[in-house]
Amino acid sequence: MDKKIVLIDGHSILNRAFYGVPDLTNAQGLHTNAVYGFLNILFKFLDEEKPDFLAVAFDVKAPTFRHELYQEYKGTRKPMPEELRQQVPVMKEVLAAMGICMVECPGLEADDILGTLACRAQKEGMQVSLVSGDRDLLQVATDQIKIRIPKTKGGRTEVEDYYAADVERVYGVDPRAFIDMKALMGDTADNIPGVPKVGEKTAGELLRQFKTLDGIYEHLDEITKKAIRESLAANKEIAYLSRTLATIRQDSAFDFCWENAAVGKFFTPKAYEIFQKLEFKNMLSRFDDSAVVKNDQAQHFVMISDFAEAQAVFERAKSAEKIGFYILTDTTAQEMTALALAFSQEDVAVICAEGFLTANYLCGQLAALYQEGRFMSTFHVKKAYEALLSMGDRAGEEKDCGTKNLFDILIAAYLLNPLKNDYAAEDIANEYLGLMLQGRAQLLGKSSWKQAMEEKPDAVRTYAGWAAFVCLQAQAVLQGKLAETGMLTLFEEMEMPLSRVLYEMEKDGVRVRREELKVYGEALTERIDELEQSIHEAAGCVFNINSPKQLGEILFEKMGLKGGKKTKTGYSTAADVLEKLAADNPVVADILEYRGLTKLKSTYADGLADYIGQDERIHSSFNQTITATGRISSTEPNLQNIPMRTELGRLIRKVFIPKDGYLFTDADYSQIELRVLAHISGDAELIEAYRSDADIHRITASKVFNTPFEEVTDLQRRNAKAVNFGIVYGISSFGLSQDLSISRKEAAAYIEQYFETYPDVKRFLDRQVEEAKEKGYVTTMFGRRRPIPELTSTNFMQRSFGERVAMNSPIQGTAADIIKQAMVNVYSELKKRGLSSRLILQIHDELLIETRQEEKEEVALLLEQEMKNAASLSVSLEVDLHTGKNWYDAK
DNA sequence: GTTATCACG
DNA sequence: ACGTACGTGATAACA
Repeated sequence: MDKKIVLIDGHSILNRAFYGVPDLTNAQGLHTNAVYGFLNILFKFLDEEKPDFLAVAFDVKAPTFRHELYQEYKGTRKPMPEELRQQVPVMKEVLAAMGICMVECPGLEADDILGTLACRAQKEGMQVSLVSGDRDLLQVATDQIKIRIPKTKGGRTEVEDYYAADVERVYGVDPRAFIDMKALMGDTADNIPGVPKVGEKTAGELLRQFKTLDGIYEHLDEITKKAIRESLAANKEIAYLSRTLATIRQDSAFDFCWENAAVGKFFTPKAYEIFQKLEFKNMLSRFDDSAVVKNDQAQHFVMISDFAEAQAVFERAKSAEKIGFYILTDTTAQEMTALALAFSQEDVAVICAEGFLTANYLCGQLAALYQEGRFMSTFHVKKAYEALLSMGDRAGEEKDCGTKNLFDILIAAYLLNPLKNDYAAEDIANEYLGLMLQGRAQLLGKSSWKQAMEEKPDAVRTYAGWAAFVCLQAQAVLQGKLAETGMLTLFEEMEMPLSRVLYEMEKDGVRVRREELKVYGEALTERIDELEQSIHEAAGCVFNINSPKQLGEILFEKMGLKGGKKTKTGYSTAADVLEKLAADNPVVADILEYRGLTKLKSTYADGLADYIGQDERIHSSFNQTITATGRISSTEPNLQNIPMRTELGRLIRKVFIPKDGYLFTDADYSQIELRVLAHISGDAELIEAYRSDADIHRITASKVFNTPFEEVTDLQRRNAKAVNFGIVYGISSFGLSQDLSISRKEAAAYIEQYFETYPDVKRFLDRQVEEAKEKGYVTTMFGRRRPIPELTSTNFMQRSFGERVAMNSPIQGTAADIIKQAMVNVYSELKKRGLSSRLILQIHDELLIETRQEEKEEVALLLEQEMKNAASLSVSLEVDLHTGKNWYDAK
């Protein structure tokens, strides 16, 4: 079996990775996307080829890099962006740590190194894979040397492979002629002049006819096209110079020892450390235990499964100034399996629930500490309330300890950077304590907590111990950061109390009529079957209507409807495309109806049914640390997107009902985002418009279109409404034109008119963008921050996105703040008054209360008051409130 | 696991 | 010249 070698064009691949992978930074603000992308490509080839040798070639002096987009148009070289430049040494550090051979040689370009190494390896009888993003290398291809060009296509990397034969097949010339091709064509990016008037096509034809550059000049008089012949004759010297320049040397002289390139152990402890620092979490699973750096402080953890010892721990807790705790919950039984407590750097105990040490006992002890008023810090407090409140203290019972002595490091970390996808305890340790801990994903691999607990209980308990340690140690750091960033009040007064409200909402859930939901679903099925029949008939064949791919082919190919390719994978069959075709094609109307009905069936009728519990209620999760703007989100199931806009969909709301003896009170803010905009922009006209208490869209239409209020047409009002929305989203003429199906020019005119009407709104939006560029973030009225890293992007699209975000986030975020404040106030007021009514849902600008019949009037008053007074703005906050026997009636 | 679509604010 | 509205989550199809 031949030996295999993989050779990598270092800068070329790094460059590809940089432009192909979205911007990534680690906790220290170091850009890591190019290194990440490089490693992904590297691993892909290693996994695929399992080579015996591996080497990466670099130019000694990094050339100025070609921006791919510009290369074709202008052939200019752009200087390497700073974000990429800083990653070059990091890349080399990573490769060194992995023991990967790097080759660089003063005076030699990476191309020449690669060409020479490939040639030498071939002589040794090896199979060579040369990985580069640069097609110049194709001239090196032979039967043993394969050029592999990775391409990022829609997030995935695909590889084009070229042996000599493939080069010939694709380009019509053999690899050697590739050099001549380039000599003729020239390459401005590489400063190869080439022969004037000869482009890709001509060069290809000439070489097919005469094989080589020499051949062309030997038969110059046989060339028919006069202009070409003369240009060739006049530029012979330049042509040969170009050929020299274009030739990749395969005989360079530099020392190279195969042994250095032999593949060894990549996943070393040193590499592990760097990967952790760079936060390449999904790559950490490639390391085995021998590389994982063991943290020797773990010996401080006391593992306890003895009752007396546990008692001693809880005794010590009473004199601790601050307690860090972490609850390990069994995912299946939803019961505590271990409790970790940290009192100081040296005093960390992990208590396992087994034998006499029941979960119940541990919860009770923990609850006692909470009720004593100990200051306690944990990770994900919402999950901890079950235990913390196990001695009572449900709303209306006993005394309320509130959240003033609780600190959730998860919520704190979220406020400090709401853009992350997850906030594992070990990430918080890394970011705020500079501690490198073995991660949860590392520990668990693919297994569940339960499995892991059986297989390696010590490791799992050690994780819990570390987590408690982090809760304790990170608390002060996070609190300091919150104070520094002006978010401590937001954290203490809004987010921590809200965590308790959300816990209660989840625990209470919402009642759903199981049978009615089933009947609703069955009614849908009937109509769906009818539609399916008629669609298949009209199409003339049976296909899966739910498959956009099949549907697109049927509609646009088989039936020949016009409608361009919109997505990278094929035709778009999105509703807005189909709607344009529906008028002329009855089938398309049927498809749209089919789509709507199957959506209702699968997501709502069937989907919700799976979540109805023994208690007849659905207990959704309300997530506090997900959104970039400060909104909460709802999952499993999502109760924030129950249909509303169409009557048929809206009917689903009839299955949401209160428990016996109760009814629903529903209240939603009227245009809270626009009112927020009026307030924070301070625009006198907009504020005045709201004070007049008339239809805001109509007023805007009247002003923008210069029409008396009474004479505003429906169309004008609709347009004005769209502009109002657009403003909140971070207006662009393109977006508005799409929404209103008008020209971009018209849309731009509307926007201009709007800004003339409300000049301070424009000033406000401009200021947000400007400040965001300066500071890197925007803030809400309550001080919540959203960082906007996209604003520094060199990519126009990303930067524009950042600008829209800078305009939208303060508005959406402030509205989110206000309703959160309202929730906290409503909750505590209900509790204070000893009412049995409960807040059970939040839908961004709407609150739903399951109201005891006797409390109907009081709750209505209370809810309206608390919502209106949640914030004091220069315009009033208006609330629409309804009651009903189900959610449909209450809206 | 990613993509397209569509439900909500 | 680039190619878009802001914020979410669930489902089915497909690789």
